[in-house]
Amino acid sequence: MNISIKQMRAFSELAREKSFTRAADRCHISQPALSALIKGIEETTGTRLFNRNTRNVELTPDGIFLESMITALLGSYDRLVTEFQDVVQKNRGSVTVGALASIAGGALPPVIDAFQRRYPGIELAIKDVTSDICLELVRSKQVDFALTASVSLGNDLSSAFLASDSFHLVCRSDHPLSRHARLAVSQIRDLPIIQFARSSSVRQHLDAAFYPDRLPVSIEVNNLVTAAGLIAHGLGITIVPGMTLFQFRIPSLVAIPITLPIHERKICVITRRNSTLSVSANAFVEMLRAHWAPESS
Amino acid sequence: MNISIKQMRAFSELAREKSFTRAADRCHISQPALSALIKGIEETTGTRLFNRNTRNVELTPDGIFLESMITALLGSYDRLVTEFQDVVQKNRGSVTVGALASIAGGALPPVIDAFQRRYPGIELAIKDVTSDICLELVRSKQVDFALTASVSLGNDLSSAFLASDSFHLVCRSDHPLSRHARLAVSQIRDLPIIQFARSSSVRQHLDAAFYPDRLPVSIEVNNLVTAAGLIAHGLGITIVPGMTLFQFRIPSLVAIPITLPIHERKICVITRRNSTLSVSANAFVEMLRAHWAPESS
DNA sequence: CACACTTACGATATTCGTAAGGATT
DNA sequence: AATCCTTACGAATATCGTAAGTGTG
Repeated sequence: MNISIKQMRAFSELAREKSFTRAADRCHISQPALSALIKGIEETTGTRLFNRNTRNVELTPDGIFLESMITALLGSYDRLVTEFQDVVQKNRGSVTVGALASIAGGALPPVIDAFQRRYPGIELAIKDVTSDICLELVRSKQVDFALTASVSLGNDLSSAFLASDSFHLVCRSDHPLSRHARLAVSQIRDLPIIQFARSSSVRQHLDAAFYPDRLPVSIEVNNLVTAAGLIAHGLGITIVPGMTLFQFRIPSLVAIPITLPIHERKICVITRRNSTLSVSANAFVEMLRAHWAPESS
Repeated sequence: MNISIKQMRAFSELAREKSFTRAADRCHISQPALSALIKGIEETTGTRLFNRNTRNVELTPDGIFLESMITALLGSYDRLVTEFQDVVQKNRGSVTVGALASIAGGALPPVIDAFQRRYPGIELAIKDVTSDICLELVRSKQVDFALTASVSLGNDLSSAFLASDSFHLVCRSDHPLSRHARLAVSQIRDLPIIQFARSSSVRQHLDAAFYPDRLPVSIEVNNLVTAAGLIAHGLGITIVPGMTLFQFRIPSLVAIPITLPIHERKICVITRRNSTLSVSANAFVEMLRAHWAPESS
């Protein structure tokens, strides 16, 4: 026994309208076509479902039984279709993003704000964790994708470039270099700077960017905010990627972009290889691109 | 957006098997046909649902979302089909019958017994009520059909003959007539008998059967069992339809069929005109015919 | 006689399977 | 090189709408 959705729709409309003509109109088919659909159900089930003559159409007892079930099923079907349509049209859904804390706290909030305004029905979750955990979250499907600085990754993952994150010198506004609008490598290569722990993502990219040179170290700290405090008290300067500058938003400090020929920090979208983003997640990435691409060109 | 049952089945099997070839086998279609079904869903939804290459097939995030809903819907669909098949095959269902008490208590129980053995899944309810209430129950669809003696009924109902119910004389075994195997009208026309209230179905048919004669009355009672008690104590005889004889099953009593040229009581199935019995109810009527037709020929 | 459902039939659309093509491991 | 999915294409099937037929009130 096999009943199609179309047959069920025809059955349901006929049960409601008690008229082949009106039911056919509601189904947007000709009246004989509807007649054939009903006949089809009656033949596959082997049961008469409507008592009908020229003047009257009504369900048989068995038809009544079937009608209750078909009505429920069509309800479920319509709900399925509309819910999935909502997902496709981005009226509903959820996105979970893994991101380095330096990204999650700085460049991401404006995008999140725009995304939530544009797609208020999509739930958003941000997991602000370290780079290696980001990768693990992607692998285990706990996040749709991750935002990290480019790192080496196994071939089960793939990365797509999103934006360049250029280095900036941070100093107090009374520092001699503060009057420059832009700095070259030669101007800062020999300045002792406040450095970060070797395990930190910023330090690793900084070392790579200036390689084979090694920047002189004045003080080594763990957190960016600590460096900000030291600088504000006139105890040094530092060099950090632009996306971390939100941690240095103190009136007495200035940030000056540094021109580097290569080796800028690259922010990437990390996904599983041979995988596809959900429409919701894809919308988020597209919005990231729209926000960040102009700034980093 | 429109997804057919067949497409959903294909989707579900592919999600389970993660192989177009195996899923096609399970759907009993060729592998390219299944490919087309999947392509069809992806095109109508506008979303890629499976990431696939030569070596691997797996759901996309959106596909996973759809899969959960489709699995549930197919479950409902299969349940609908099997449940209705059960009804058609008489493994499930319910029958509610209205019947005169004289029928419900006498001739019906053996049929009920056979019916419940033959169709143990079908629930059975008997409403033993008077004739006029029987008709009302049919009209209001509270019963599938009714079993009554033939009565005049409006043209919203129709009746179908089931069995004849011949009259019997009931007397004590020491009564002079008890030695006869069969009686003619002439032998009993003048005997005073225990009669029943004019409102009772038995009395009405009795009067009709002997019309234009009027049987002499010895005592008038309301219930058959009362008559039985009177007769057992040697206080008279009575004439009743055969189907009520179960109320006279007392060792000292005998029942002797009376030959009447016409006007036997006719037991009928009463249904709504232009209506159809459910498969369950129809099975019950068929069983009634099988049990009663031989006896009344 | 009028109205409503059914049947008949030709046209259109869809679906299917076979065979060839393409891609990945 | 083998395996698996996709594309191409002709055939079978299903569906649809128009028009004629049938029956009931």
